[in-house]
Amino acid sequence: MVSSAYPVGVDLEVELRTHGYRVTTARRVVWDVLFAAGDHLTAPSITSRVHAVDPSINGASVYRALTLFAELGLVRESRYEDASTWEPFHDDAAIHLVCSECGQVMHHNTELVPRLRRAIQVTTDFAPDEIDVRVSGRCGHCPAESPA
Amino acid sequence: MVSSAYPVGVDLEVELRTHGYRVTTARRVVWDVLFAAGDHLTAPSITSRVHAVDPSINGASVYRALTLFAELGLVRESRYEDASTWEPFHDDAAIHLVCSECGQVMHHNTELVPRLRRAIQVTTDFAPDEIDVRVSGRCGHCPAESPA
DNA sequence: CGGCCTACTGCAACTCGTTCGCAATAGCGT
DNA sequence: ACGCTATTGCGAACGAGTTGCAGTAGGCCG
Repeated sequence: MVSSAYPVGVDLEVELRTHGYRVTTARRVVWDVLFAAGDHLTAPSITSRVHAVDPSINGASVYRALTLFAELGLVRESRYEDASTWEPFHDDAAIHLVCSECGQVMHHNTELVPRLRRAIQVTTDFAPDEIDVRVSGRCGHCPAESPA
Repeated sequence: MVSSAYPVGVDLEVELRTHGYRVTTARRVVWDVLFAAGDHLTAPSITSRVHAVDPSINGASVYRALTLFAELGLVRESRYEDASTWEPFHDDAAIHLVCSECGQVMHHNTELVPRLRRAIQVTTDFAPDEIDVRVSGRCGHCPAESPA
């Protein structure tokens, strides 16, 4: 049992080796940071967490690792706010609830996403691939502002 | 009758004056470009179109105009791909279909978005505000790749 | 209609996330 | 252990977006 919402079944070493990539310290640390957070992280915050573990790892390598992971389908990049955010891959039935107060990003699974996919397939000539749903609003922990 | 998918009922001059802003050339041109496109535009491409009309308008002013319009709720900014894209405001029952081949962004209205909103309200303690749905895939005009 | 006040603009320098080229380094197969 | 080469660290470069300031032009008032 894991507390993370992400599947932990992916073994980085295997994944890398299978595709002919080397297993390096930089890649391992970036990977660990991503899964330790189990959440959306901006590239700069990933970099600083990586530095907390091993300051000798260069920022450029963090980007390179993230890009590689994305190519392998291990993480997903989304462009929220100013910078990109990265998170371990999850299927897209999970939508993102972004609190405009505290910035927290939550996941919410809903059967409406697969249904949306089907609706698009049936009613348009567009062949859907990835579906990304972002909902901004206020989470349960942030008090409502005084009504206008 | 207009060919644009956007409501054209908004009068920029009125909107600006009502809020105590001046009606300037720069703002008018940026506004025209946005509506002429009737589509998602990146800030740089807006700038270049603005320059085609009036090269004396500075890029910084384009950004300032866009930011102002966004504050007034006249346009919407979304972060797709590398840069921000801007488009005239439309209610969020319209989702975005982004073709990964030709880059074209289409709108599609679906009743599933309001339903999603209700579902979130009912099943979570999150108070949804804006819902942004982006679907990547291949549009009808782009031929399928040779199957793997 | 003309003049004044100040919001707005153009400019240019600046910030900051992200990328790139290259020499040095470290995986890993043998 | 040795060597080949993928990968890294470094620093410079890039590009989107922002900012401060002095000049310009909306638009209100007389």
